[in-house]
Amino acid sequence: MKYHRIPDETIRRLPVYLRGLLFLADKGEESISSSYLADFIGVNPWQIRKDFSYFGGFGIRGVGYNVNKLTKEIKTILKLNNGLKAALVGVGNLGSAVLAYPGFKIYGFNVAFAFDNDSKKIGKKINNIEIKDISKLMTLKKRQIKLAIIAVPRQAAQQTADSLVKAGVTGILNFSSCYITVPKKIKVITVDIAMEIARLPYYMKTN
Amino acid sequence: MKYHRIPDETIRRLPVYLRGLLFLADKGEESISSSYLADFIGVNPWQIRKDFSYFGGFGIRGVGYNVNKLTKEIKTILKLNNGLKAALVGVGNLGSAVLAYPGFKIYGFNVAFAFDNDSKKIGKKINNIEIKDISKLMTLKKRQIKLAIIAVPRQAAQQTADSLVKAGVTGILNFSSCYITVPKKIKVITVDIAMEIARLPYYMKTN
DNA sequence: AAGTACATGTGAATGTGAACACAAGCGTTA
DNA sequence: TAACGCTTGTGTTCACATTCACATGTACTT
Repeated sequence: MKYHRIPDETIRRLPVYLRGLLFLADKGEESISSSYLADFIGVNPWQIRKDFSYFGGFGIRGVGYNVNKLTKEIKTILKLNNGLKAALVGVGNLGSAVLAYPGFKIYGFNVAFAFDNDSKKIGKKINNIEIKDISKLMTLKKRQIKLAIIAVPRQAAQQTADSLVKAGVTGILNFSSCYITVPKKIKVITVDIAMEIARLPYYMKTN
Repeated sequence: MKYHRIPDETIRRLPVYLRGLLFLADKGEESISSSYLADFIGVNPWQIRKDFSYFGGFGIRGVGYNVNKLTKEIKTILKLNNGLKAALVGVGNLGSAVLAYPGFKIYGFNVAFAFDNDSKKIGKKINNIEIKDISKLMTLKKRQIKLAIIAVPRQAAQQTADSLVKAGVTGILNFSSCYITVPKKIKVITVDIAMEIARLPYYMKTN
């Protein structure tokens, strides 16, 4: 292995690999080939091998990959090892779904705090998480929470992001349907669940 | 303009442009430059101009783009003009949020049907949509519904997709956390809301 | 111990998209 | 009508990502 910059696309795929590996482990698989994993998650085998080669390669030639070892390696690369806690801001329809969603756990995440500005919601519990007033956002600093999920209405998203940055958050998953500006050090990933559907018709046969 | 294959990345960005344009129109803007739009949505101006140039260009040199005209052009390209109806399968936490989510409307979508296999939910209404038994999925064929949203548990996703394809659906937005196999003619876009968060820690400064 | 089958790892080739720089064209002003 | 400022449209260059082909290495069989 030589020195290589890791392509962003490789990083984007690692969680996909991880997800597949966790499900395969659950099915009882212990050792797999790149082709087997590729079929399972819908990519090409050489893509998988190339991606792993940037990190030196995790398999054994002629044999394959050990599922548990590979899982650990990917978790280490993605820094998912130390039970990360995340805060949710905005407990509307989507926010509530996020709070109740079991899917974050497999990646080692724990949505442990929730905030909203609606006094009717404050104090209530969803999934055993108490909803706190959004004015208490700064408490995240003390608690060393670096990760936040934004699920507020579009108009409030930028302001929420600003507050989160002030509170020391350095990674934001933004479910609001708008672009938000943050300092360069902060990483934002925006997912607009409605927007994804907008490019489906383009690809659909009209017949 | 010469003949060009339209890059997939361009198609992926068109909804982003559209979203920005709709919000700018709402703010009262009538004419904009590529730089102005670019700043608003967080991309580069030349990216926008290049993307539009694949379709022949929609602006006037020295002047800019007419917001309404541009909006219409993009909607036409994406085939979002004729009030598309979509069906939702799986009315759990995420599915309920999808049903109640107002964000689909701006792209011309209408989530008009909902299905679930839980007898407790069947017959209930969310957002004025009655939840029907999943065994009635074939009614989509009569109603000419071509678009579906899957929000069922991972284990049921493939089976649901198979049923939808049988019912004549040709475009699927998959919120389940797994890869699904469909005939080549069918277009699937998968969004795993939990997976997106998994690559955040990699980009976050550890300090 | 040699041969075979199999699967990984990787340099090189190919393909695709982003970035750039500037020509082309519009509108306004003198 | 000429000159100037502004903004689009696009050919070209550059950077990045995918795909390929095969050398490298392992395990198993005879």
